[in-house]
Amino acid sequence: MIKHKRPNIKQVALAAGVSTQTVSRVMNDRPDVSPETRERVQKIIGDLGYQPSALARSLIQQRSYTLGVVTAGLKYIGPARTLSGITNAAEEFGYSLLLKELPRFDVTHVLPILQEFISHHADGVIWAVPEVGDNREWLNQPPADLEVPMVFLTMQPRENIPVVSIDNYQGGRMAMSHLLDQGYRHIGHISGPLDWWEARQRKAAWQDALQENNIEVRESYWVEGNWSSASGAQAIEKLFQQYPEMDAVFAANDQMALSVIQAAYQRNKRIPQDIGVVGFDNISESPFFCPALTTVQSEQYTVGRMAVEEMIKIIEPGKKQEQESDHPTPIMLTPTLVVRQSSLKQQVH
Amino acid sequence: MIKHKRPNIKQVALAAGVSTQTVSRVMNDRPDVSPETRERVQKIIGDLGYQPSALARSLIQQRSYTLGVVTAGLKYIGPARTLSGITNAAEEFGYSLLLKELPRFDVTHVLPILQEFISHHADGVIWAVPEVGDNREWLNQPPADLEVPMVFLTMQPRENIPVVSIDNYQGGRMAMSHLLDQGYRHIGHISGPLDWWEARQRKAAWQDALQENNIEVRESYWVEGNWSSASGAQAIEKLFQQYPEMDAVFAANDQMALSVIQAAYQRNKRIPQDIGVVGFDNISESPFFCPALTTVQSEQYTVGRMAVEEMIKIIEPGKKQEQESDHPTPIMLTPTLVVRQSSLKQQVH
DNA sequence: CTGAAAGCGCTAACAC
DNA sequence: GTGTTAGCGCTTTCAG
Repeated sequence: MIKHKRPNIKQVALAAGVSTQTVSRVMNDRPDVSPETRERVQKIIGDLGYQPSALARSLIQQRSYTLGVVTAGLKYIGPARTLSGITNAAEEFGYSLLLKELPRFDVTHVLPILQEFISHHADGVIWAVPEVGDNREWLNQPPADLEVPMVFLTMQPRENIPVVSIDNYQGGRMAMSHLLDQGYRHIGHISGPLDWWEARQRKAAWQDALQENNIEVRESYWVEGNWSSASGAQAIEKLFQQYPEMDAVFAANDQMALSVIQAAYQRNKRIPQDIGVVGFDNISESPFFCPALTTVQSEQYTVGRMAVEEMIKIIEPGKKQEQESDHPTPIMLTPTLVVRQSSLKQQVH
Repeated sequence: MIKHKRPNIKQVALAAGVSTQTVSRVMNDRPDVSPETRERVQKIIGDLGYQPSALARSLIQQRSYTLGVVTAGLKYIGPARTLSGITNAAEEFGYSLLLKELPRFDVTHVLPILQEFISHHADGVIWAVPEVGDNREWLNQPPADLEVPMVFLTMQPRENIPVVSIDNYQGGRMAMSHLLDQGYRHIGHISGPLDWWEARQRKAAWQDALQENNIEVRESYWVEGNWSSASGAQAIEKLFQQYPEMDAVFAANDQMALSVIQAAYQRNKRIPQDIGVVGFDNISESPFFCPALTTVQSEQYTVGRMAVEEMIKIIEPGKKQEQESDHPTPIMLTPTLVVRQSSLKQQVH
């Protein structure tokens, strides 16, 4: 038996002695086919291994069941976790995914990216790149010819734009409340790069928490990092010099917090007795740092999932209330504080 | 001015007063268009924001410039790094990517996955899921109707199958040579889950290295983990009990090595003096462990890139030697040993 | 219940 | 140089 190339609907129809429409009806489970015909056609379909062309179907239906996803920094675990949530939810809803990874986070030239998705007839686009620098600027003068529904992740909520994000400010407040509860009063901060919206939110939480507790905030009490452990190492050096009374550090992510632990160890400062440490993200290694790291768990996977759910609500009308799409409410997920050894001054004897 | 939906080629042709064919020629930079016509059409194209449909084009050309990518475990940094290499190389070569993430590593039911890609007319499929359990079994009875070129990552090389992988065995040998050079003689091993090909390779390297140095290998000298730090913690507990003379550990990845460091610290064993530690993967945190971790750097990003390059060689004939596609040579990338504090017994005074 | 015709948006092949 | 015709593989519409 000779194997041919992928059969098309015509060949199936020919083999079954019916018209292509009938094959189409069988493929789409339409009721108006007689049982005998249906069975005969189905057998042929099985024998030939017929698989309809999603392309041809998308073309005629003006509906591709495909979503475009724009991401950046996949070599970092955060974006990868989010993407994983997106793939899982998309699978669940029966959508295929077109993936594009930007070479940098602060790409402002978005037209070619959207055009690629549009040219593939994507039903929607999930913009999974966090707000950095002016990479949301283009939303003020959106290219008029872009008729694709979009959902944005991790950005300052705006009118009429569907946004899904972790509540970074709230997460930061949780970290700070915990440190203050534990009796720390001289809390330094290692921020992320401040052109990142998330970094600004986390820093604002640090600052507000101190001020609300009538603790002075000075410029020398914080240093800007760039998310990397290496930058954290430099930052903590500076902080130790600038802020000798410092008895705790809120680091804007776990990688930088790891450097704080290392630096404290090298200077024979005990954690949590001499220096309390709290991170952000809850990377999978943080329970195994020495000591284990207290951190704010951000559900990036869930952010990805919810982005897809929001998208489905928009592009599949008639499922839920349609009035919601008129007033898209930003979704801000509340993080969780995961308390471990690095901040437990109270319980240490 | 009213904004219409995405214009098609017919509308452009009408507006420019030419045939669709001419518009097509302009879009594809064909030479046989007069300069004036070209300019006029191009203006209309710009004004209308015309973007040709990749779908229609794929349908007629029988070529989609789209690759399918199958991955798994994106929440782990390894697969994410590989995917990043794939996205970057695909971008470079002008290919779009359809992404599918498997819910588990050991999925054996591959037909629906391939069919989805085929139905989207993918020009090729990159199988970026590592060999685990019998998830390569289906290659023995490949579904005959799957005419898609494929490239596989991270598996035992086989005849006539294009494979790109890190050389895990060689990496393991490098780790072991280094430990032996440093004078360690009682080297335990925490392996990955042994249904993983990579875990078996790394373990074999451990075993062979010891035997070639006339060091006895006992069952009690190694424990199986599951890649996670938690499993590493359990494993190292066991090893300390089973193998009291142990003076070094080769852990099959950095996460498990981290647990070794933590456990040593808790037992007041000094690293590297009492216990040498070497990991595998070189995750971004490992330079900041206490002490910094010696590890085998595996270029997963490069694996992803090369997979795309191999695929292009296969589906774009006439670029290089075609005879290569007849005898696809497995590509095994040599890892690098990154020496840090955790294994430097010699240099410690 | 089933089939014929038309067309989604594009390009290959051929005419002029 | 440019236009016409045909068709990629499918579904919608309408006829029977």
